[in-house]
Amino acid sequence: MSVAIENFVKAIYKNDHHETHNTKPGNIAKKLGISNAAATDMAKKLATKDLLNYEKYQALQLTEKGKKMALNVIRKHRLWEALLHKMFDMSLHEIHREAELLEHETSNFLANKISDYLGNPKFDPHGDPIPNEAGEITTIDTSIALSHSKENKNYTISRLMSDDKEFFDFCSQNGLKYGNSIFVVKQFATTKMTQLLINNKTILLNEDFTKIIYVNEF
Amino acid sequence: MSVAIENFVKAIYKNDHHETHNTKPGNIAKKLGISNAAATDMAKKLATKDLLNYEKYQALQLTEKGKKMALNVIRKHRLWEALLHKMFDMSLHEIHREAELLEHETSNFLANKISDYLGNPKFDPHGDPIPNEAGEITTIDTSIALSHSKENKNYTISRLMSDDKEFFDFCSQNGLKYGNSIFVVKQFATTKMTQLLINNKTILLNEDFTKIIYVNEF
DNA sequence: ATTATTTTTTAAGTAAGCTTAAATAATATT
DNA sequence: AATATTATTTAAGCTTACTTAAAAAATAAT
Ligand SMILES: [Mn+2]
Ligand SMILES: [Mn+2]
Ligand SMILES: [Mn+2]
Ligand SMILES: [Mn+2]
Repeated sequence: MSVAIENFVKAIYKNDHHETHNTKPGNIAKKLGISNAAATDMAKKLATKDLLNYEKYQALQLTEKGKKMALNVIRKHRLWEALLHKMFDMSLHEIHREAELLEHETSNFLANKISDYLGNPKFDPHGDPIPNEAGEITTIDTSIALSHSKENKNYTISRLMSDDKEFFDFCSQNGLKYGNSIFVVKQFATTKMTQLLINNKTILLNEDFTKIIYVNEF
Repeated sequence: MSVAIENFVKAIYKNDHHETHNTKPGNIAKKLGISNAAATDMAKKLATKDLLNYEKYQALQLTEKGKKMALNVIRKHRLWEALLHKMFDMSLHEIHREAELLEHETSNFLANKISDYLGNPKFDPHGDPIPNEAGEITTIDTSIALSHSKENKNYTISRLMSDDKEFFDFCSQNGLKYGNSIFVVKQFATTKMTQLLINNKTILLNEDFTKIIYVNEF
């Protein structure tokens, strides 16, 4: 399947699994940087390939086949991120940028080699789960957004859900890294800010960031 | 530039550097598995992009810009081969197959990371020279085809110039590997066969193979 | 409920990278 | 040198993945 198709099913899958379900063509179009018309066209085409169900004016729904394709691409993306991070010490932003291209030109054979080499990891350096060869995510996600964390508690950072360079740069400069532990000092009710301690340093985050930083109770 | 363009300039470059100069559209078409008409079209298009000089019925000639592009793709190809061979112990055929795709989706940034990681190697696992970042091949090739080697002499294998799975499988099964040393026992004048010793085992190769195995005097 | 706004769909068109078929030029054969 | 063969080019057409503009439907606002 083409790069365009792989990116399309991937965008639907991610939209369905993270944001508030509204997987209309225009929604996907915005994410992919294409016109609404192009997205509608593509949706119709993918329906004939049994990758999704399309009904005029309704939300797009991936078939099992479509989900499998999406998860296979996501697997490759995250395996590349893990490999590049480990081997070349590339940043969270750099690995994403490269993986975005490599994911489409990677055989299942190579993906498995990478996975084996890394010890079949279940998470990538952003904390995103890595689907297995069968396209299944076997881990259960118990993490919550930092914005919903409780005061005076210890947490472990479990996920940095973004693809924004500035966010990642900020995180790496402030020790906000997958696996690191933090202590939540205060939740500011009116400003929605969160004060936390990390490596004995106090930092204050606003909701833009605390909504995309996920944590687990320690 | 697109995958089609990168493969086109690469094919011209390789043709000019290995076979008997005859870089006509049909020649390239055959290598890329496209029609002659498509090759002519592409040649005209690349001329407008200043990647090659095109004159009706004449051989195609890469410009400096075209050569540079070809060498940049070749650099990425061979760096990937070196990396995959080292990390995952993939065969000479497997690394080529994967590199053929990855070469087009690799940033210069990543290529340099790979090169650094490997210690900036000058040769890939086939013995093919790896161009540097500036697109230069700095090594001098003193090797000769095994078909032209002398009897009763020791040689080191310096290059396996092929992309054929059967050839590579044969090589790996018989210790014919980049860097290994061999002893040429006899050149058969009439049959063009070469008898050699490798790890105390005698093997007899015909010209199909001795023309693509390159060696250096020991 | 009617009107205004937004989104989706349809229609028409474009560029890249191919194809096959026919015309033309180059090369090889006799 | 004339002819046959082969290669190259031109022409016309196809598919993919997009675009913009207009029509139609859904949604939001009054
Ligand atoms: Mn990513
Ligand atoms: Mn990730
Ligand atoms: Mn190769
Ligand atoms: Mn090689």
